[in-house]
Amino acid sequence: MSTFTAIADPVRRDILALLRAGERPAGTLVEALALPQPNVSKHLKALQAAGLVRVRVDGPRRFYSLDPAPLAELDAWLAPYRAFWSDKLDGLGEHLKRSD
Amino acid sequence: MSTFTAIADPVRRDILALLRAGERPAGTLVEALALPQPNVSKHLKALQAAGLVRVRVDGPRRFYSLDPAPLAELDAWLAPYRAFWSDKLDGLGEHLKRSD
DNA sequence: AGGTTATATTCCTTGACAGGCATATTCCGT
DNA sequence: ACGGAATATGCCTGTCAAGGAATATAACCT
Repeated sequence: MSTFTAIADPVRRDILALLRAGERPAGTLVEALALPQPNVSKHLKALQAAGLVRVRVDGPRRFYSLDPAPLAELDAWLAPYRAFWSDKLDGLGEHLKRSD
Repeated sequence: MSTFTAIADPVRRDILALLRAGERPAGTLVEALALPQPNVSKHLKALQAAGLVRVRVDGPRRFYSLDPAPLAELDAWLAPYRAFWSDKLDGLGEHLKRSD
């Protein structure tokens, strides 16, 4: 599953947001999301497949943490578009309508 | 259709990339993508629904152009994660494993 | 008006994916 | 070895989106 597909799901985006606070066992994610445990588990698997999340196994629990690498790639993908909203101050956008 | 969903499709990402070069009539996109015309038309409709693309009607042809606003929002969504790869130089990432 | 070009729309089929639910696995404690 | 906690997996179902093919719409030209 590609990064784009992975973050297309709102639940998975919620999981990523929760993981910004740091490493978390799956159970606390289930609590925080108020969703059925198998549901969360499957989303975590999808995030892991996309490389967005790492697992650290500690006894019976799995601690999930953010792996930012794919998001950095997303940032890189976004880079060529960034000119389209930051260059509005410059006059070099012939693609931007100046008719306003 | 949300921005995330819209850019989850590779064809639509290709279309956005093509539109970086500037406004284009739908026909040249069909050519460039080497896909069936109805297919491209439907993707353009989806992009328009997501607000990623604008249309300028000129006689029988429709000129499509990039609307960067949703991508700027994506950039904003990405912002809180950005610290996770730019702060690698700092020592404050307790969530980052340095065990490699 | 009729023909032609450019583009959109409809219908159909198919595949991917999410949710719900039950169950399996793994590990720990005793 | 047994029970229980934490988590994963399998199965089923509904839904949604993409591709393909045919057709409809709209505008221009003569």
